[in-house]
Amino acid sequence: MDKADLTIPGVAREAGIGVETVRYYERRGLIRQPEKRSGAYRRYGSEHLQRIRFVKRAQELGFTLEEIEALLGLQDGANRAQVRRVASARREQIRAKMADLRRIDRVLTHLLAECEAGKTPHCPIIESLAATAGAQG
Amino acid sequence: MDKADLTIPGVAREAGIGVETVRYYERRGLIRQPEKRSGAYRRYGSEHLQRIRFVKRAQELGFTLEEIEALLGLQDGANRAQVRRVASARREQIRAKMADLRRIDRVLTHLLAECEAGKTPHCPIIESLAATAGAQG
DNA sequence: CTAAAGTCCGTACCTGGATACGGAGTCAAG
DNA sequence: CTTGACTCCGTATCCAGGTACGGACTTTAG
Repeated sequence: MDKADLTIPGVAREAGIGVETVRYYERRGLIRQPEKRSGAYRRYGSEHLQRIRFVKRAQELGFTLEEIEALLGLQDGANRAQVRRVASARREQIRAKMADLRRIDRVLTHLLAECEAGKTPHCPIIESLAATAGAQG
Repeated sequence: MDKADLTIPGVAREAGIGVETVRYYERRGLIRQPEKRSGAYRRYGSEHLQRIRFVKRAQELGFTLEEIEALLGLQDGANRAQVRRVASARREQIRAKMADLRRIDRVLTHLLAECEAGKTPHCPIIESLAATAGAQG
């Protein structure tokens, strides 16, 4: 692990994100501005790389950058209850979204099956979208 | 059904969307500009209302406005196969998203349970995000 | 006829997470 | 010491689907 002293394209490549994204995270306060050791250019150490990877992994778990900012502030691990609150709130969002998608999936699947069966004079998918409320039920 | 001849706030209210949204749909070509019967103001008939409701219902099924534009063009029902293509493509997107969310839910649930069990010295959620690839296996 | 209320249109702004641009400044090689 | 590549920063743009603004115009009530 001698990854210290990376330039911005270096740390971006190692982290698997874009140069502009690194700068964006700095602006958002997700990562600290690195000291500019050899003059006017940023020099990143492995701690910066770790931090960017933290952000990336958290994103993969569906956390927003705002939540990630909070999680980064809880990194010391002193407040596990608070970490759990953030995580379980996120999980609730995810479950709500899933329930939404499941409902949609069921409807689409039903309509597609009906349409393919071809037993109706008109396309059931279109019919369902064009449905005139009131004349139907 | 005497809903013909609505003003823009009228049709917006009937459809359950905002006035600005009606205008937005017009700009996007989702609904036709209504004739301006009594002068310079828009006058909507029930066909407009139907069309806006079509858009709304399609949105509730997860279709994008672009897809809805396509579906509106298929409203005659003459090309059911094409309607099915649009619908099943959308369903695939929805399923992919669901699979994604399920994975995330599983991970979060696992981490939350571990964290609550309190058997680890450090918070497993934070640990998992801060994980140094390479030292972990 | 006048005043108030309603509607017109173009354009700007919003969310979230980047991504692109472009002129100025800087660094490394020769 | 120059050249060319690199990086700086602020700002603009993108995606989708709206939402808001504001000055001008139109309609309606009295």
